Amino acid sequence: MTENNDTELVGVKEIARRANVSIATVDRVLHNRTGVSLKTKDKINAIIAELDYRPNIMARRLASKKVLRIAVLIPSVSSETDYWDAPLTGVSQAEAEIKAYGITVEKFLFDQNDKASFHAQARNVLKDYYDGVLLAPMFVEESKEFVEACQKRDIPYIFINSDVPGTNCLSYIGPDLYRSGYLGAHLANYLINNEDKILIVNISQEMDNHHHLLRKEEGFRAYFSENGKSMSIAKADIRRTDYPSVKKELTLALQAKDVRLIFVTNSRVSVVSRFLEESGIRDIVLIGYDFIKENIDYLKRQKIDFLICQKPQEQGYRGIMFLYNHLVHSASIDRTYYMPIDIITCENYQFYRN
Amino acid sequence: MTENNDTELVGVKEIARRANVSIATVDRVLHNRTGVSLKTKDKINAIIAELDYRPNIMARRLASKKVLRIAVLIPSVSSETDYWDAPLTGVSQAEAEIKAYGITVEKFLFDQNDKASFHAQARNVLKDYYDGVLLAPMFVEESKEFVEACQKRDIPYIFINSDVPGTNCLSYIGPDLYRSGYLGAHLANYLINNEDKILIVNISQEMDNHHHLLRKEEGFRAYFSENGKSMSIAKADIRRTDYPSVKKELTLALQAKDVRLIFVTNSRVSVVSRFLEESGIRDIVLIGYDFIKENIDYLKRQKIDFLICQKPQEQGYRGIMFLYNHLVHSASIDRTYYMPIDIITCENYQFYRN
DNA sequence: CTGAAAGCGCTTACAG
DNA sequence: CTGAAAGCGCTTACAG
Repeated sequence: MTENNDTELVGVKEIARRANVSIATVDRVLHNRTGVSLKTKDKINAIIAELDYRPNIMARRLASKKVLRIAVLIPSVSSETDYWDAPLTGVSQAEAEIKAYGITVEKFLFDQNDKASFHAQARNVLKDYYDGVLLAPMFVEESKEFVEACQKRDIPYIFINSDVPGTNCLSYIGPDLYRSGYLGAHLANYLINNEDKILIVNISQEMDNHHHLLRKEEGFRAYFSENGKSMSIAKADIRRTDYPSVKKELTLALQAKDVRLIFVTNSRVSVVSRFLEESGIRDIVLIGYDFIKENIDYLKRQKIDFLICQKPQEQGYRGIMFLYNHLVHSASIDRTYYMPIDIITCENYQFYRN
Repeated sequence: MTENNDTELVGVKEIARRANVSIATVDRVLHNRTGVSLKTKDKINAIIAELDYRPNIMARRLASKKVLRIAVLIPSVSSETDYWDAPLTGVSQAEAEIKAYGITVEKFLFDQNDKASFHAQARNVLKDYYDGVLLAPMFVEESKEFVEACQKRDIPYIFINSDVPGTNCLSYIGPDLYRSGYLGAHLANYLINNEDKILIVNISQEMDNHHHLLRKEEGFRAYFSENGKSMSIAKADIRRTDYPSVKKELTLALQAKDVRLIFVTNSRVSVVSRFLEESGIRDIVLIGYDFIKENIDYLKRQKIDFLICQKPQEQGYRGIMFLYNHLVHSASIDRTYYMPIDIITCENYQFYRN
């Protein structure tokens, strides 16, 4: 047995005694600092390995008065949607849990319809020194630029909500978008017949080729083609998010068609529901995204049939905790951490935790 | 402003200085120990309140070499079902996260088909001293007796999986059983027509009047009556859990009836699915409980249509973390913490986290 | 009822 | 390249 069971008894003191050095030298090796002869270093490392030494985190953080600072770069809650309230809540929750351990979390919120505000806040993060960053890379190019700067400074960063492939992030925490669209189709399939018509609705101001809504749409369509169902699927891309615009576009899209089901690829589903209600249309099944106040109102009254949710609060919470575990406990972190794909109905919504 | 922003600078030393006493006396007041004159105590408490003093948890746990011990009293994994593997995993996960802070978790597993084993393990817990207990009160009377003993010793305890009303537990963490049955009915309602027949199946060895499966059945029935649907609902209580017995009973229950949907009130749904498959019955919709290996196999192949899950792993995780937060951070704990009611299908099961 | 001192297991200057 | 000493903010005997 090389294993040591009296873990509690092994500390820097014991290592120093065995290596015939002072604890300061042990500390230097432990933190990979310079100023230790290779010979001493090797000897100490051997002892550390042999004893399977685990540093006492509490003593470490107590002695080193250093406070670890985490920066959070996510969209602010807007009048349009309070979706980002959930991740923020999760962040704050994690913050409360770990602040006793000397961790500080600072929030930099930007306007998700305004690239410049993202850029400005990213610059603010870089102006100061942070030990880790959690961000929602809403703007792909700008985000890439930002994380490259982080990389240069050796600042670890984690993405939530959507991923940016090709970066060196510590982790991506969020949905598997394709799969969630696929599931949406599967649910749809329960509620309609083969000959029914489907309308996919994308409502978003910003919409480039990498947009994550398109991944959901892909998944949605894939379900039907993979299962040999040749449903008739129409599509409406709506770029203006105000109600009159949406109304106009929807009216157009539904004209002369016999749509039985609408799949809205994001949280704007409540606007669609409002339109259907005001138009007195009652026989269209509605599936959309996200557990937000506006949507729940319609879900309750069964105007929306299903909401697909991806635990935005937990994304924020996990993001901070991953960073904390990485920085404090040197824990290894999953490169991608997919959120569960939750289905919310009027029956279970009261038990849902975002 | 009575608030103090330099929280970091306020410690026992500062309090002692202001009160003109030694830090030992401050410590006595902080921990409500005897041996301090009322006058001194009041003075110190006033200062503590005024400064909004928050003890440094790391220093506290480091100085007090005392290790906090938590006992976990839950069923063991049996050959019949590995359901309890999930809570155990959650417990271990929490344990790993907090062991650096001087918390120890000891597991006492019992056989859920054997009251005597519960009794024996409960006695083992009481023999030693623990600072907190997490238990699944599978046997109501025995559990009541046990927690009364805890109460007498001032040991806080938390229930998971099912509640025991009338006790003084710190918290109940688990499903709202009635609601989950209600949801089961709601899902059922999507998949069948008004004239279709339903069969409720309870499979359990132990089954008294307080049994939690009955709460699910109640909820299930309530949905239909509350929504004015007069479905024909039959019921099969199966007390022997081996396959031949279940097969016999199911054959009987399905005889001469035109059952379109079966609702199994617990994780034994896989046995029912096996029966249906072996009997070549393909047109019966099947809804049941729990994300366990046996069930997932059938779910994947769409032999089971829906599984309702209640995050057993998180129940174990939360249970330990609640106790930890209570013991270490003196955090206030929710008296009941209902788990979300998750719906699992063949599409989203791979993203489900138990 | 109260206080001075040692110590928890580390890190941080500082001195050599 | 290395070590002795002070200190992080508490708790724990021990002495009075």
